[in-house]
Amino acid sequence: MTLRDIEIFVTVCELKSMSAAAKKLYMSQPAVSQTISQMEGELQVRLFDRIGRKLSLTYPGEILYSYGRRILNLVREAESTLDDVRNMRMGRLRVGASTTVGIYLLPEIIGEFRKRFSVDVYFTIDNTAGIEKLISDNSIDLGIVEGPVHSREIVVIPYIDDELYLVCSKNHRWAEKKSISPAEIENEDIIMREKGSGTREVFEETMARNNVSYRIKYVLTNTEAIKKAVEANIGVSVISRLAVEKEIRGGRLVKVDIGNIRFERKFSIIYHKDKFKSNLFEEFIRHLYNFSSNIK
Amino acid sequence: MTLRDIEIFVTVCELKSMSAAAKKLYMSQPAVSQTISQMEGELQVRLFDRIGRKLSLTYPGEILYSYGRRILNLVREAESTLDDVRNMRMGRLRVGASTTVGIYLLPEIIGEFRKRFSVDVYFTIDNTAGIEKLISDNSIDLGIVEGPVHSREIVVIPYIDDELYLVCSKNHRWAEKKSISPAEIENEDIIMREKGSGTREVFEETMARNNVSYRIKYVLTNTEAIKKAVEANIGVSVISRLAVEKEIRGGRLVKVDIGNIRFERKFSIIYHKDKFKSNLFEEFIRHLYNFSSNIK
DNA sequence: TTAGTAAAATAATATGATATTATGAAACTG
DNA sequence: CAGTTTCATAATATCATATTATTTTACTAA
Repeated sequence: MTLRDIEIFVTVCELKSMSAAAKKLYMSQPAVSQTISQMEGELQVRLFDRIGRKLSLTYPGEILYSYGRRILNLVREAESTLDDVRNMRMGRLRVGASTTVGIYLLPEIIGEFRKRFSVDVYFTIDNTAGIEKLISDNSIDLGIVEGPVHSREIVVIPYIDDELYLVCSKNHRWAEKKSISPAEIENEDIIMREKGSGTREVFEETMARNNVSYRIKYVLTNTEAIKKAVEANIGVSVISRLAVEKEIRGGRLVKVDIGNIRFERKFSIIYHKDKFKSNLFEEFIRHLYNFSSNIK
Repeated sequence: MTLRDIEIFVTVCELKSMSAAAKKLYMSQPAVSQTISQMEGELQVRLFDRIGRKLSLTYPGEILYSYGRRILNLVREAESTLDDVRNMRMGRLRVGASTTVGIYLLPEIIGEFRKRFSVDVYFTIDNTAGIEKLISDNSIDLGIVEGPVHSREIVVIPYIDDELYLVCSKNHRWAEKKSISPAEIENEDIIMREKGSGTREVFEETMARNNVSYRIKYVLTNTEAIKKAVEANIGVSVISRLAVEKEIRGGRLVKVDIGNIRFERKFSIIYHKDKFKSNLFEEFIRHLYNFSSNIK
């Protein structure tokens, strides 16, 4: 019993005529006859009583008619749902990101995206290595990470140039000057993320490259907590611009230049090289670039 | 998209491998590959991500998998239900009968039949012409009637020989004698069914054939009511043995012979000549004959 | 790194189910 | 009773769906 068989049978049921069904299905009448009698042979039940030249459904015929309609409806529903997916009227996108992007950028990006497409977006925050692994086993479709990616099977494309800002409280003595020499930082209490975080890695690497010594006095694993501590003038910190732009504009934190030292890093978009790029996927990448051009 | 496509796709989903699916379905691996890529072409969506040499379902793939399983389950359910019908584990039989048979015989017959098969039996009571029409337009599968059938397309097979008994109350003066001469009936008050009823037809025809005159004093359309009236000695009546055997055995009514006049008729089983005789249908006819041999 | 193996894709071909046309039988219509 | 309609049957054609053979790619183990 094929779907075609069912379609033919249901049409015959509804028109109570094989010839009419053949006409409606744009096929010859014997093809319909053959299909029906073949079904009767396979199922070993009589589907129609041929009384006179009228067809009337037998009891098993009625049963099959009712199932047949349900089956065809399900098939049509499946096809139209897939069509919706294809046309991005529905869909699913699984995105992963490292901490800074995940907390300070992606929620807004996804919010905007969902205003345009009513799709489900799943969203994971992990460190770069974790996101990389999720990409490798296809647990997420796309990631935005800060660190270097090692797997040769992952495509990495540059996304946003990020910069870490040295920030202090508006009550700090640097708040007025807005610029210091690298030497001035040496005796300052620095509040910093834990070892292994992307932010700390960039900070330490840049300081080392510029031969500046420093003293980390407080370690906090949460950027928001660091910002509060800096605001309270417990120390100064180096934080991604994405995390502190609002506070700087609001005057609660002050950005301070350290000679011409800049803490720079790049965010990258990553995905698996063999990943099929659905319409929704491509649309999301376009959306990411549109969004980034607003914040640069 | 055919059922075969869906079956192959679902198998691949479950085994996460085309080769394994091919093996399970006893077919070659390229056939599976081809089916999947053809489905992807038709539906215009990617169903699997081929990452490395592992397959993982895309979002539309997951949607189709869930629909696919439902569709296959429904098809299997339909097939197994039809199989139940074929093996008479379920079914439907629509029976019609004229009044006497319908009221005094069929309920018990159907009751016995349903003890053997758990099938639905629909049951219509009408006069012979009505039952004949229901057979003609296939509204019922089988009928049991008393009168002659006219349509050439209806098969009539003899069923039971019925006899009408002249009965009186146990308090009637005939109750002792149990036999009268035809002449004695002429001045007796007779209670009888209405004109057009099979019982009355047989009664009048038999009386006329034997040149016996009679006087119908009361007309009741309900045989039960007639029996009560006879019991109350309001008059005597002529009633099918099927309707009065219990009362005669119980002594509440007395059967009286009228010389050697007998009121005889035949019940017939009728069905449409083009009717497909399902197992259940044949079984019911056998059941009818088994049953009748118990009451003869 | 390199054989060896395994999985999926591709190409060419074979098979068989599912159509078609042609025709016949039965039954309803005027 | 002729004409028409409907379904069934037979012979044939077509096309979808399989198969075998082969290539490509990726994983595994020496």
